[in-house]
Amino acid sequence: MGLTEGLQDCLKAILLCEKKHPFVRTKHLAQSLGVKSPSVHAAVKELTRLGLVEHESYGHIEFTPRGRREAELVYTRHKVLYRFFTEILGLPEDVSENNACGIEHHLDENSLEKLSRFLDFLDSKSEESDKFTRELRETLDEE
Amino acid sequence: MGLTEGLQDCLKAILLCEKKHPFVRTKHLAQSLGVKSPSVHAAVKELTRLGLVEHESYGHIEFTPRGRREAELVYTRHKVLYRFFTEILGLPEDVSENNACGIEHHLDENSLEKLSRFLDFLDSKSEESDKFTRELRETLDEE
DNA sequence: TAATAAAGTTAGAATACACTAACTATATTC
DNA sequence: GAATATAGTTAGTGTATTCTAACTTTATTA
Repeated sequence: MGLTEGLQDCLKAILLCEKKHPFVRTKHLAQSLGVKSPSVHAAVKELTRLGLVEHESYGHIEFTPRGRREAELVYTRHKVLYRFFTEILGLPEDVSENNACGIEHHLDENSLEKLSRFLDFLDSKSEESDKFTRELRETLDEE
Repeated sequence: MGLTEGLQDCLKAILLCEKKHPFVRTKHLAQSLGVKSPSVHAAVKELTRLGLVEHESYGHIEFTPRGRREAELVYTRHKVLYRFFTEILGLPEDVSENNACGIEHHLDENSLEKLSRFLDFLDSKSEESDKFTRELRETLDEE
């Protein structure tokens, strides 16, 4: 597909907005992305041109089937990273969110797959003994 | 300091070039960064303006003390990430290099500190028992 | 040393992303 | 339903990064 970072962020924002609002609007996306409405407008216009969303003027924004698939892909990548930062490194939600957002465009599929497996591995370790989890938390939290 | 990504990359490339060549030249940086010489030229010009390097026309490039300090900082961040991708996820050197390069600008100090501690924690786990390492490798390598 | 090759520089253009200011359309409310 | 507020749009601008093409300087070599 080869979407730019901005467009991927926009798709992800639309996906999240759908869950919070009955209709997705420029305003919500601008808030969620932390940019001004003209920036969102440009991104949505481009996504429309690419056939990933539909957007009637002054109306709400909807995915096309292809757009939704793309958005889900982006979001999946994001979640793996978010999980790493919160669950493993124990970082606050907002920091984890920021980190994941900045990074998600810079990891190829294979690296993400490895990371995902790594997370599962650590989960299984934690289940085996909470000694592991406890020691990890101590190491990361100490001053 | 607030250097742009490109300038940070450039500082890092200069640092690495120093180790390989008696003098650092535009040509080397261009190869190392994978960009054309005019791009390097512009970056070096800006680094000069910022007092981080010295560069006489058609000559070689040298750090100022401040420039070297900045470069070392950038490189330190890079190394933590590189270590994570090679040592933990077991990714090839070139992929790890790319990943680290793309990501290093998107993690704050605290996140990197946590990651660094996490790496040390895993190292100590591996030393305790090579069961840990073996199982991790198996999990990550399986088809 | 004159000709050629290599390296470095400059100018100009393109893409991605963000902004402000000004304008238009829709919604709200008196 | 007219006045106002909110949301959306358009036009123009700025920064960061990259490129190509053309030119200049330095190095090589015949």
